[in-house]
Amino acid sequence: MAPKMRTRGTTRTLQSSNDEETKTNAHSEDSPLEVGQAVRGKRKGSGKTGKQESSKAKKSPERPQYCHWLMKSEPESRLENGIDVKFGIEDLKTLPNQTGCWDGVRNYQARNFMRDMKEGQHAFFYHSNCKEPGIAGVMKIVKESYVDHTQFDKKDVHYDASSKADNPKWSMVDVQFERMLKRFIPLSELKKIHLQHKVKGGSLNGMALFTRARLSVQPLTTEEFEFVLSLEDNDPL
DNA sequence: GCCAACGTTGGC
DNA sequence: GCCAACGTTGGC
Repeated sequence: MAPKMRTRGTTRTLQSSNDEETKTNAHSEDSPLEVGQAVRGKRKGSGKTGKQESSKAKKSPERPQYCHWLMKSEPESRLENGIDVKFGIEDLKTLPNQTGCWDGVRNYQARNFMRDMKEGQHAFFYHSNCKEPGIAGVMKIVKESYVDHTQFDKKDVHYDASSKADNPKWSMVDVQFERMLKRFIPLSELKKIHLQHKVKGGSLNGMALFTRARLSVQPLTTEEFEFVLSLEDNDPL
C-alpha cells in the first residue's frame, strides 16, 4: 500500500529552511481534539504528562463528527529545500491502485482531522498554490491514520527532527482516487457562492475553505459536501 | 513577488 | 499565561 506521495499539506513542517532542531512543539497537540473522555477536569492543558495516550484513545463524543473532508495539495512544480513538492490529482491517479499516503502534514489541526477520518469516507482533492486553485476530484479514505514515516526521513522535505520514534508526532492516511468532478470547481466560484450565502444564508455559509483558509486538511459538513457536488451539473458562475 | 492572515515560538 | 516576533500558507 501506499506508495508515497508528496504533498504538502499545509504543512510544511517547521523546518523550512533548515531545520534546526529546536523545537518541540510542545504544546499544541490539541486543538480541537480530544476532549477526552470524561470529565476530568476540563481539558485544558491536558495534562499530558508524559504519557500520551496512545494515539488512539480517543474519540471524543463531544467534538463534531465530520464525515467529509477537503485536502489540499499542489499540482504545479515548486521546489522546497530543493525537492519538488508537486502532487496533483493526476499524480494520484498514476500510483498503483490509484492510492497513496497523504504524508507531509505538519500542522496539528490538520493532523487531528486526519486522525478523525474513517475508512470509506470521501474527501475532495483541492489544488492549491497554483494558477487555478479549486476542487478537482473526489477520493476515498482507504486506510485510517497511522504514523507518517516521512517525519523521520532526513531527506524528506517534511523531516521533523523533533519527532521521536517512540512518540511520533505526525500521522497520515491513505487515499484512493475515486473520480474527477464533472467539471473543475474553481475557488473563485466557491468564493462567490460563499459570499452570497453569508448574506442570504445557504450551505456554504461557514465553509472552512474560507473561515479557516490556511488549513490543509479540513472538514466539510454533509450539506457542504453535497452542495459542492451539486455544482458539477451547473454552468460555471 | 507581495502580503494578509494566522499558527508557532519563546521571553517574561 | 500573555503577547510580540517570526515563519508559513496560499490567493492574487
